[in-house]
Amino acid sequence: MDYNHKEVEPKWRNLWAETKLYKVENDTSKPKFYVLDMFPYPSGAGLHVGHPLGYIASDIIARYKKQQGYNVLHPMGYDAFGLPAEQYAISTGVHPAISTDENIARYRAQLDNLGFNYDWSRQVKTCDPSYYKWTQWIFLQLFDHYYDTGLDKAMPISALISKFEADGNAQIQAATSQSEYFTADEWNVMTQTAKEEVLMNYRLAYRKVGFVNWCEALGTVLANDEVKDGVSERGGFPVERRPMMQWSLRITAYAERLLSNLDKLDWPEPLKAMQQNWIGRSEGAQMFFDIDGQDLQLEIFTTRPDTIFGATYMVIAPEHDLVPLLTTLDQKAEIEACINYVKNKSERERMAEVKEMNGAFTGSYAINPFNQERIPIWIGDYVLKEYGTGAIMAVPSDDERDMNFAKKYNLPIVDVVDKSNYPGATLHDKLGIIINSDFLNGMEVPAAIQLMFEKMETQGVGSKKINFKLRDANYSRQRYWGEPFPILYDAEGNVHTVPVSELPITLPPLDDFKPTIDGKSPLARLEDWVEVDGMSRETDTMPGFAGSSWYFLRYMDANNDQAFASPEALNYWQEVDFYIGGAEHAVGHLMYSRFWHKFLFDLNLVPTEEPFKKLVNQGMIQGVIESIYLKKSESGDSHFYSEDLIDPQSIADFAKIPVHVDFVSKYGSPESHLNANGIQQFIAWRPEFHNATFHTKEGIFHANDFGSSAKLLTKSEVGKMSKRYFNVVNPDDMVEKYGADCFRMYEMFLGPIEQSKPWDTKGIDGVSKFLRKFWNLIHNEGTLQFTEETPNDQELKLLHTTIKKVTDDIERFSLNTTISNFMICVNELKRMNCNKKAVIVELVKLIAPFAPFIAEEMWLQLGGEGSVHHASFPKVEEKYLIEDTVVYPICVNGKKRDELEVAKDMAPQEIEKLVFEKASVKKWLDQPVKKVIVVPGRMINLVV
RNA sequence: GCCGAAGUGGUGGAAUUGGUAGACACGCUGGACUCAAAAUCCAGUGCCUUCAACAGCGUGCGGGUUCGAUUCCCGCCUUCGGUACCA
Repeated sequence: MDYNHKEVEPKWRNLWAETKLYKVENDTSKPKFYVLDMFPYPSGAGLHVGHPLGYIASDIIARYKKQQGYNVLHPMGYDAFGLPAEQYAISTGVHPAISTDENIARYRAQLDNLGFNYDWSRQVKTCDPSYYKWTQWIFLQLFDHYYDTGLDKAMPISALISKFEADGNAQIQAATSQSEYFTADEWNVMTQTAKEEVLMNYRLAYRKVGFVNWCEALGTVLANDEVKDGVSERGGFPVERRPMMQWSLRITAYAERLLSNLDKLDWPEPLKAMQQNWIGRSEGAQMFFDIDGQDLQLEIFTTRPDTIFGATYMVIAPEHDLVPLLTTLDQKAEIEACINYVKNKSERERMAEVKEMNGAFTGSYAINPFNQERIPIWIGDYVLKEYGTGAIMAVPSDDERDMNFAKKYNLPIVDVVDKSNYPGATLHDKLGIIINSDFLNGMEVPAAIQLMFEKMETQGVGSKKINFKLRDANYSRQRYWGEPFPILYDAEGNVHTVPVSELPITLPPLDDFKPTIDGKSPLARLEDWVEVDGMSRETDTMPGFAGSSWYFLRYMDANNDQAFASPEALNYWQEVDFYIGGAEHAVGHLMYSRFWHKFLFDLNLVPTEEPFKKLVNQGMIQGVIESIYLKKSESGDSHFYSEDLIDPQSIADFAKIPVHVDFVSKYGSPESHLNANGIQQFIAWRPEFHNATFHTKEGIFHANDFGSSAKLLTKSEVGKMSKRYFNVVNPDDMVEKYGADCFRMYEMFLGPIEQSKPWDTKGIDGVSKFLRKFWNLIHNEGTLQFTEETPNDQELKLLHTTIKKVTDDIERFSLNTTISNFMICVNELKRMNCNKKAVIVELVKLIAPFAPFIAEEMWLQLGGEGSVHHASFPKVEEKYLIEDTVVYPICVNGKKRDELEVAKDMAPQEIEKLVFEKASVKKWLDQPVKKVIVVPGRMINLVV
């Protein structure tokens, strides 16, 4: 009988659960190690084969560290609030709490199947009131603090109020959106409402106007993800950007620290680079331009004040506050048309369409403070309200986008930088000699920038400023399935916080998850819930990142009801030592978590400034995404077109609607298509398209008369495996067929953990064979067979070479090559006919982190004490590895021609002599030898 | 558009610091065992010319540095991730 995973795996799974093998205690004398996975969103499609890639890797690391004697914290939980559960509720009526629990149960079963060593007593679920109580609590702390830029930390709002009462705000150093100064007297006579308004400009959690994707036809705010090609993904209706009062988090206060602390982190450099660029620190000038004929000033930010004489026009964002004031009667129609057009485009589209920028002249002029010339003020879609001041001076000669805009609208271009002395310098390089620029003429760019800073200050028209691309985080969602805010509004609209003693504010039950007619959150339907003692509750909920920004702290003390975690637990576990997750979280989750952690650090609530010491990005297991083309239409009629009918020119007129890969014939290939059967499945699945027409090469059909030979060609792409693309492959069948050990090792064997690759099961037989061979080292025809003989030198050398390679490879996180090493070792032992217990028992300990089930079974059979997962990891003994000869490759002009085996310590001169005696070398010697290079221990190269 | 990554045989991948390109697997071909099949075992397998090679070519494309480049530099192409309300 061969190895039977169907017997062995369930047996150990149950035993491990019974004996609580993976329970972790906080209080211990051992050194700690915290291994963390990014917790999953429990999607309705279940765990897919991409999830375990990271989980298996972290499980291996956790088990490896345990065997090395660490007390390892390795928890798991669920990021359970989110949009998909709510969408599911809207379409099926199933309450998100129910569908989420079902999904979690399924995830749990799937995770258990894979034999992970999680301590489930520490499970975290972000939608659980006992958890989100603390999410709400942290929000209240953010609300009650401001950022003191002098002390460089968060301070209580009460301290700020005392300062206002004593001195006003002129001396306050703080991260603020406040630009007006007031004295103590002025403050003291302000109404409560006015005071609250001022404080709002300082709080780390504050309210301001933000923009949302509004879909009039659906009567709801859409996530960016629900908008495809400028129309709603559901139904293809127009979407516009609409201002709405929103909660925000002042992450920008932490920009400098988020940037500089990156140095301390053992993170992949590319990821740090992404965060760096996302924060986008730039030094430049804040300048004020007077407006011709009006008592107004336009504030701009530029990194190139030296090019001001090339500023032939100004551009402000179409949403800029000054637009109505600057627009003259003549230009009103044009400006409105432009604003209307821009409203329908997302920010990303606006940034992407560099060649199709849109703008309009406001009719007003700004005055260049250095030569008093009038500069026309335009609005333009390439300037974003949220970045900088939402206004720029455009220098078409020195900026690509300004140049394109100027060309499109025939605006003048004046060269101000002569780069002829700097061949190869691009527009982005701050190099060259200033020309056409009055007092700056002849200066080098960096010197001119310095001079401009001085001039601006003396003339009082501007000053040096550090600007960040990073923007404050929008924290409001007009949705049901999220954390409610612990916030009430009185009749005047003043904000009141709910006392901590009343937390959590639980999410009330609800049957109708659709938004209200005016686009408010579904919670606004619950009048009884909203009205409290003459005040009304905030009906928006918190965004997905709220719960995921601190969950790793909760695992340290998951069941505490007095604090988010006890100081003792926090002090013991400190920070996450090893964090693994997808690179898609590079600037979202990882930035927000760092921000929250720093805030909690400022409040002395956590012991470290950074949450994640070491981070590894696992790649993505990709799937095939199949979609069909829907012609965009205002009328709401749906016309689908076969891919072969669409010419590339008109591709922008179509929206791609993803279809379930199961409906598609020949999916993943260029011939992928929907046939009549596939169309039926599609309509059953997306009934809103039951009246759609389908345009194919074979003719135009409706769903019910789709031609039997007709094909609606689909678009096949490689991409994310995700419920939203309906292309999820589950691990369950694989685990059932091959066992968890095999599945685990196969996913690791696929390639480097960081690399993305499409899912493919072709090679799994190789791993399956390997496990059988490994088992059969001590089994023969189903009976246990091993000897107690002492291993010989050759066997010990093989064993210790393997220990060394495996240890090295785990340390540098190269798990695919670790498995190659196991294969080589087992092949070799088989060749040697070695079934000596002393060798194999070491190998069992070595492989235990990778294949925990088979290792445990073999450990038992070989007479091991307790669990192999508590056995110490083998240590290499160098004395078995000593080699006395070296094989050198002999290369001629860098190409290998022969080999030479010599004693390890032979001198290079002697080696050289031997090389020239080789017959294979001699035939190259009819040409003169220019040089002989001997790299000791490495190689020999002859240059002829 | 912008930021980041990847590209090596028929396939997944290896080559850790500039030093033998293709480890380990999958697949394929041939053979052994078998009435037969599966399983297992043995041999071969980058391409090309070839009786055969120790000949030539070969790490996305085009250049460069070097005795030597998958690895470093410059310029492209393609694909993937992110792009601030998917998670």
